[in-house]
Amino acid sequence: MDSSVVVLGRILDAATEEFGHKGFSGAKVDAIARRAGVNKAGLYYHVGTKEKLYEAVLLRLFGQVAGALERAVPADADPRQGFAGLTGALADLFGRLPMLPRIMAMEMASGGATMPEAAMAEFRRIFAVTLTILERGRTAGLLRPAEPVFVHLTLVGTLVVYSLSKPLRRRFAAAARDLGLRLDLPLAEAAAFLADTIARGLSVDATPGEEHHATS
Amino acid sequence: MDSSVVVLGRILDAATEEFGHKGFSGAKVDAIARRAGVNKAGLYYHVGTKEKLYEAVLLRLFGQVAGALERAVPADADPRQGFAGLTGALADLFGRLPMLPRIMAMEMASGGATMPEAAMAEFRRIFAVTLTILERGRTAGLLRPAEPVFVHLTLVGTLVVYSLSKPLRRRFAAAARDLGLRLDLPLAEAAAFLADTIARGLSVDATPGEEHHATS
Amino acid sequence: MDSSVVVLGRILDAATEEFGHKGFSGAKVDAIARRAGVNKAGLYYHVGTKEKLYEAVLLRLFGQVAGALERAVPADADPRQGFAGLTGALADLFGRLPMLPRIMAMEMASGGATMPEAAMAEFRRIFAVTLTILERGRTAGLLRPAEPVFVHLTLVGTLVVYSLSKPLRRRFAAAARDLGLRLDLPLAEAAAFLADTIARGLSVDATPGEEHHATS
Amino acid sequence: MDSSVVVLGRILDAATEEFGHKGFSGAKVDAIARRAGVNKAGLYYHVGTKEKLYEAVLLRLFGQVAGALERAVPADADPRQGFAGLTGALADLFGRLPMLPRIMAMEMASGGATMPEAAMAEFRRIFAVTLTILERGRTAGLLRPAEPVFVHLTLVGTLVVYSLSKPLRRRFAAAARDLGLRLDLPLAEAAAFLADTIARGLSVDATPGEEHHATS
DNA sequence: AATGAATGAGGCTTCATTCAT
DNA sequence: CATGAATGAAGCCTCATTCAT
Repeated sequence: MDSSVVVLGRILDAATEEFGHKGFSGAKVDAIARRAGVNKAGLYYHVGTKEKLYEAVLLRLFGQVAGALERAVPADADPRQGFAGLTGALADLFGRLPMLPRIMAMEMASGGATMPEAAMAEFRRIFAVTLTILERGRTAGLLRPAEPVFVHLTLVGTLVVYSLSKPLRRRFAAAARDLGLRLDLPLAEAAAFLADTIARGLSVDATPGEEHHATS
Repeated sequence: MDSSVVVLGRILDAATEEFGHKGFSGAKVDAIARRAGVNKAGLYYHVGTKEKLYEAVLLRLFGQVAGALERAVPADADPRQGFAGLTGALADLFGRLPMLPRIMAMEMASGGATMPEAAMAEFRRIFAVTLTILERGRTAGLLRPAEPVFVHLTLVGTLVVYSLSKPLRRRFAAAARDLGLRLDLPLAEAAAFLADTIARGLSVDATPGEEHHATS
Repeated sequence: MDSSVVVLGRILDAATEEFGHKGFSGAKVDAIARRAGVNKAGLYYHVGTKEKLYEAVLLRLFGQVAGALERAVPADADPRQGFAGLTGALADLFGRLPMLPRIMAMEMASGGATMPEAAMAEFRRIFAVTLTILERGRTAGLLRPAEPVFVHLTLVGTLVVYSLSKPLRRRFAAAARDLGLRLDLPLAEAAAFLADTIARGLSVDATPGEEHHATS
Repeated sequence: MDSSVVVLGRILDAATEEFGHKGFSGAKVDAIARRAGVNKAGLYYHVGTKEKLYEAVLLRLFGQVAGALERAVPADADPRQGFAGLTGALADLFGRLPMLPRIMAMEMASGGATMPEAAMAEFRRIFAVTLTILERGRTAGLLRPAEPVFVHLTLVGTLVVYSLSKPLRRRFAAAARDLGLRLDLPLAEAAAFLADTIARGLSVDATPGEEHHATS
């Protein structure tokens, strides 16, 4: 006899899969119920409406991200290690939860205007990780001032997009080989390269351009 | 007397708006027709099915992007100017076509697996712009080797995400002020900052980290 | 509490009526649902698509025909009794199921090219009845050789057509009375007359014409 | 410059084909116009509504049948020749106008309740051919009394049904070969066999059954 | 006479949600 | 708790017909 918690877990798993593949409007409650091995009426008994189900999926997902990032970036890391930990943890998450980047992209597309407050709280935990790295880096004189929100979105957005671009890159394959491109750069390597590039780009002693005003 | 092409333009405008706001599944053909000021049957007369309509929207949108980028990055630009031109043009586009980043994010989320070949061709034109900058930069000894696909996705993905994050950033406002953050960094400034950061990060004479293997 | 099978029966009844009166394309799912006293979505829950519904109607109808004919033609009947039993049973069926001859005529008109295999199986059972009569008659030396398929279609086709001609005959009424015709010959009598005529026409000792080559 | 008459002929041809294949409700005005090489609005200019178009098709078709039958059954034919001429002419017509039997079957299925008066007149001409044969045969003492309407429907209905059964017979092919059946009996031979069988069956000196009351 | 472009009405089907058992 | 059976509200699409040119 599956406990209620187990059933709810199966429902969330199924919903994550379905929402990730079809988006909120495209997802069908029938399909979620079938995937979860639950009767449709049972699903409503457990979760309520389609919207509440979606919110539960978001909440669980973002909670997982926040937890993983906090664990991956130790309090005493220097900026380079911090960036690498952060992007590495994201790459790992995207590998283990393939629906995560898809759902993140959808949420971004919809502007997050409808995101429930509970999910926003997880968002703040996630952002705090980047914020801490930047703060410590600047305090230690290692990083030039930069807008944290922007840096954070650069890191996360790039990895989301790169992770999602896999099928597209595959369709590029033929043309790519002619140009000597490696389209199959694994996500983990891309994450490391990104961390490195950003760390260089934000370093105090990087090649100076004209001092840019887009700094805090 | 609205010529057929005018009507089709109105339909594409309306469809772009509706798809951008609701996604493919969430968009309603009725709403598009109403918005375009045409009868629903008339819409089908002009475009065919909902799917073909979506494809036409994608095609027009990506064509606009490709054209704008090609115009914005002159053939003789150095890397720094090239990156700035590219991100600036994107920022400009995202400002004038607010549905563009949304639809790009949705396409990313869906993995682009269903993108029609015609749209892929525009994609290739878009990517070619980044590719050219990197090639020329490397030939001129200004840039260290980097995976072009990844760099391209970093530039585009970051701007898409930042552009879309506007409503979310607004919801962060209260918390942000306490932390001394500027959440309202305009897209154009973010674009310039990004171009600068990437140019620095890819410069030959940037602070060296351990040589990373994720290079071509 | 209407069991599911009862509802399905009501749906099939309603569909038979509607398809019989309007043909497949002319029939409206709305009308069938209304007639059956079920919600339109409920109809889809039970049957699937309009096409599946039509197939189910065909299957039930032809099954009823096959069963009735098999019961009506005993194994030890002589040809004359056999023909009479067969045409009598058909006349009875056409009386009780007025939509049957209409649907048969439609299926004939459409060439049966789209008839599902399950319905074809019932068709074979129906044809087997005629086949058996002819076989036994020939073995017993009572019938001259004849092409069974053709004989079968003569019997069935004639009764279908006669049964359907009722309204037309009615419109002929005025002209007919002037000619001393009985247009209202009941179907059962027509069936008996047909059986008699065919039995005579196929008898071994019937007035010989030139031996015709259209025989097996 | 196609004269109006020529265009109308093309339209009727196209309509015959479309109505014959899809039935009245299933036929699409678009398809008819396209097949006829006429603009849809032009079709309406020439013919009026879909219903009028259908009536025109019926009228032309039945007129052709009436003419052919009258020509095929000379005034001084004996019954056997008369039946053979009639069925032969029908077989010929069904061969040349494949849509004819289909449309006849559909009209039968719909009960002819909606057939326009003009088409009814052609119907009467057609029926008159059978009537004349029977009358002369009885007057000459060659035929036993029989209900003319019924005999007529036997002849016509059987040939319609046999002609239409071709695709069905083809699907029977495999099973048929095992039973030694000839399913491909050409229509002309079937017509001759039918005429022979009916002539025998109605002959005065045919094997007597009990005198049947289903006679005029 | 011909044509491209409408358009109102309606047809088939789906879907989130609820109810009775 | 679980399930099969509803159901109202839409959603996509089609079609006969007309209009302006």
